[in-house]
Amino acid sequence: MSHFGRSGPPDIRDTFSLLVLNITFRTTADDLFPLFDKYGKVVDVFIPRDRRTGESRGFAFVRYKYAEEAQKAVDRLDGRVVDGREIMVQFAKYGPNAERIRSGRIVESSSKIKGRSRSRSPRPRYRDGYRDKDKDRDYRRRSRSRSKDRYDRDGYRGRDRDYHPRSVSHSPDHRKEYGRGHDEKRHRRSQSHGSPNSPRSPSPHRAYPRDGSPNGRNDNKHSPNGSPNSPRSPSPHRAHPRDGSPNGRNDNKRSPTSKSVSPCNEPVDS
DNA sequence: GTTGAGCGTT
Repeated sequence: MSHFGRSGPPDIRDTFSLLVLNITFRTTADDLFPLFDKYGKVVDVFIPRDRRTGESRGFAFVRYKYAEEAQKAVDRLDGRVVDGREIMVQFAKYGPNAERIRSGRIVESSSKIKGRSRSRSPRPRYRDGYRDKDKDRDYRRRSRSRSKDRYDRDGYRGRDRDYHPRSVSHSPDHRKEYGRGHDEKRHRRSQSHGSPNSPRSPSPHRAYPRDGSPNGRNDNKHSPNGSPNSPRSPSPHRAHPRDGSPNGRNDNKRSPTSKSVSPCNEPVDS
């Protein structure tokens, strides 16, 4: 009975597919089959897997023979804890048999199902349970489900997806990663508060966006003129001083009193 | 050892 999805769809003439979400990544069709089969005649159970890794994507499709049983399974298995995870069962929206489904409702024998379907809510519990919206949002962005697939599928080379010739021109300190309009406020508050700690780094090993420098903006603040080793703006003409001194000693003799440390001494060079 | 809010294959 582990040939689900192996030989492809058996017959989708009068079958109804249910989408099972939030299942564990280790859950297999064999595990779901008995569970769903208890509530009705399961024709096929299919769990889409990733082509690259071959791992399950976290959701499965259970094909029922009758809509009533399918709806029943949805009502009974939706919110059930499987393998330690709460699964969510609902009618598949897209798919080969999506024609029979209208707005998540079944066209056939909808008289009985209608009442039952409305009885249950899709997912209102997560809102009440978790108040941390930031956390949720963060998790979403991190999801590798479709973001990566999309790129792969579209065939994007990822060359100029983040390339902004105008924006990054003179501001390598851009942190658009968190840029959402509130960054400014948070940043200012943080400074005012005098807290060097950055509470917005969920993952220590992944906190740095893509500057490539572990120090991030701190380094930049410490020595703005220090290292122009930005991968974005190579500035080849600046990297090689015409003096021919890699040490920059000459620079040290002249540069410091250029504009920064010259309040009212001399007009410097104009 | 692994993440997560998402719609499918011979």
